[in-house]
Amino acid sequence: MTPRSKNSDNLAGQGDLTTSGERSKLHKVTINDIARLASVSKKTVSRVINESPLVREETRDKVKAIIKEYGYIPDPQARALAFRRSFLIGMIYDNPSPQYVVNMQRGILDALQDTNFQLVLHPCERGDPQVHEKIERFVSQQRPFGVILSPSISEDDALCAKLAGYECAYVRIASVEFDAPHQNIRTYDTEGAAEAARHLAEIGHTRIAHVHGIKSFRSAHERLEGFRKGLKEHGLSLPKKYIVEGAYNFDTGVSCTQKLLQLKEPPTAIFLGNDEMAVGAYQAARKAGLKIPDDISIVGFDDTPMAARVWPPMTTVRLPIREMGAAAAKVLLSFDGDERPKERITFLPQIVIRESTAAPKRLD
Amino acid sequence: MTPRSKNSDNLAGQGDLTTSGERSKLHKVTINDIARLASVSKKTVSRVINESPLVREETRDKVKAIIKEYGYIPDPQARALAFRRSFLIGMIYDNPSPQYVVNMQRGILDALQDTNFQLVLHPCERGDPQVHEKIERFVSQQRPFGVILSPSISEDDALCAKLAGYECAYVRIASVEFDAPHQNIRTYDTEGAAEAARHLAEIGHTRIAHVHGIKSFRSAHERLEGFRKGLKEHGLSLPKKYIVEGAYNFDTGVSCTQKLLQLKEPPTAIFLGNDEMAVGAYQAARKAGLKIPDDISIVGFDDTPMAARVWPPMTTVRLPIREMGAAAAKVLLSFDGDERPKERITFLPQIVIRESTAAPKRLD
DNA sequence: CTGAAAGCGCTTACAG
DNA sequence: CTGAAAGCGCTTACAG
Repeated sequence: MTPRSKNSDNLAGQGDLTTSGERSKLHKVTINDIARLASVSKKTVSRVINESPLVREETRDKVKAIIKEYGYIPDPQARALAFRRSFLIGMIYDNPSPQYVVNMQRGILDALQDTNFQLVLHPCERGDPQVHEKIERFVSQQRPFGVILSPSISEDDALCAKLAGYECAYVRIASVEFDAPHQNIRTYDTEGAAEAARHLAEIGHTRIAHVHGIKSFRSAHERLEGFRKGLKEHGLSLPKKYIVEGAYNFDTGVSCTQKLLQLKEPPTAIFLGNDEMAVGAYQAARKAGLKIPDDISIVGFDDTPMAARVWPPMTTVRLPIREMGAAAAKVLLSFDGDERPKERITFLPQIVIRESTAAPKRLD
Repeated sequence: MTPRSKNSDNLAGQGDLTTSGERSKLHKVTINDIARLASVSKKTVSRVINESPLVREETRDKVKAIIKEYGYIPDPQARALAFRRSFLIGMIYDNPSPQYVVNMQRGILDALQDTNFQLVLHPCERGDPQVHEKIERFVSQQRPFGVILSPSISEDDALCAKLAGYECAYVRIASVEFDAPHQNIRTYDTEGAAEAARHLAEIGHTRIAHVHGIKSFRSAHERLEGFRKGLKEHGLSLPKKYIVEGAYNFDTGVSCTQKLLQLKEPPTAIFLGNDEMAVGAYQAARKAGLKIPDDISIVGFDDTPMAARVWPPMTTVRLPIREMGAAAAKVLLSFDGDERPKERITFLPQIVIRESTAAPKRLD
């Protein structure tokens, strides 16, 4: 853990500076170089970097020109030390779906493009008795500029209270609103689930079942309630025997579907809480010798890439995960001093009808 | 971008320290606190932190005890500034498969558990004319402790030369050996592909095709050559018409398979360069009204979770991606001063036989 | 084996 | 609007 080189050479910017980017790779130009070259104090350079209004326009332009000429970028570690806050954006997540995770990462990275912020990953497990402790250690040591919480860890109010105690800015991505509007990216899962219900009702199903996700996920409740609401609009209900609890993973998708298919009066359509479980339903249907959608209609939730790749292509509810990640990161970056954006950011899920749903067979 | 609070309170460790972890969340204990409490200089504390042998055992124990008692953890930003090297491990990748990416991240995070290192993501695109520039900016600004390069960006020798110029430690995950043995995690894709060939030959196929990945990926060549080698062992060859170039994604899996199926003498088995493309082959087969494995056998590569979830479950070649990520991170963490591990780390892919392969139909 | 001084590259708090 | 001094929490280089 000791450094690998000791440079006792001269400082950069001693006169051998040519055009930008051409000097030795190991000698970064510093705030002192810029200050000297611009004939101002380093404090003034600092003000320019931090976009303080307290700089004469003329001075600002001169400094900016030199910064640009020498390709100067302030050292993030030094800034972090002085600011007592790093330039890292943490993503804290416990979502078991790789598709979901990668999409969200992509969105956050989209927003971080061309900034000097970096994305650091902090996966966790809600079941772990030390979750909070580990996250607290992470934020208290790294002092990230802010963190983005994705479901279901985003639904943990106690955790968020602790984050606030560390003065750690956060944005929660969730299907319900917890804090001030700007600190939440809302997904309105209820509405997405309702759309799924309407679709199934409209094509003529009446015996409709639902496999919901882990109960500790608020999204599981939202989707269940939304689904119920959508069915109700069409005069349909969701009897208890048609509600089964899964765990948002493939295996429970299989087992819960099997349970439903073994009922005396099995459903003709099943809405599963996410695509992962819905793919499990495909498996179960196949093992039971059932054809999708002829014998059974299946609807998922998320529209992960997998949904379009299974056979037949799956009808599902699309959540714009990547866009949500980008929006969350942008909100975080916009936190400046005590000013916060005021608007509420919401995303409406939309049903994507493909080929896993069709009118039920005539019941004879 | 200005800090959000100004604390002008007392320093921590002034006497109101109770048991560890109980003090104000916002006052981290520093090296000065520990030095004072242990009645040594902060340099001595620094030596203990950095495991310098130049500390008397008695002194070391005393300091360690106090560090533990107060739950002191050195500030990574301050260390980074003084060391001129941060405690971040960068993952640089251009692999298009989410499954692959998440698995590798998991592996790296496994190895980073209980260390004070963080994982920061740096995706890139080899097609981007600024790839090198962006990566150079990343390493020169963040000065990561080290970076892990996954295929195919790991195959870029010019890039690695540049990294070395920045004194940035790196480990490459690749199917061929580039640098000193310890800087490579080798995957022997050749061997995995050969296993796929042997399997197909053994169950009786003779008209066998291969859809390889993007040509600029060394893995594409490795897998093609390995496959050819495996066929040869069984006296079979791979005619030109049975070799098609895909792009490691779903869509090309579909289109390349369609191309093969339209041949006058279509193959009875297809080995695709990764699972993503193999799922595309499933789609193409279905659209052509072909049954897997009755009418056509399909083999993938990677054994991503998806492989077990499609129907029928897919025969594929398993790459221990997570373990590879963990191994790469461990190698990086073990880089200490000029000492480097000497052993070569390799992983052998293994075929996983499921239900997408069967003896070919009798050709009559 | 141990420590006092100087420094890493920035920002804060205070003057003017 | 601008700057000189002190400091963020560590490590290096040098003494002893």
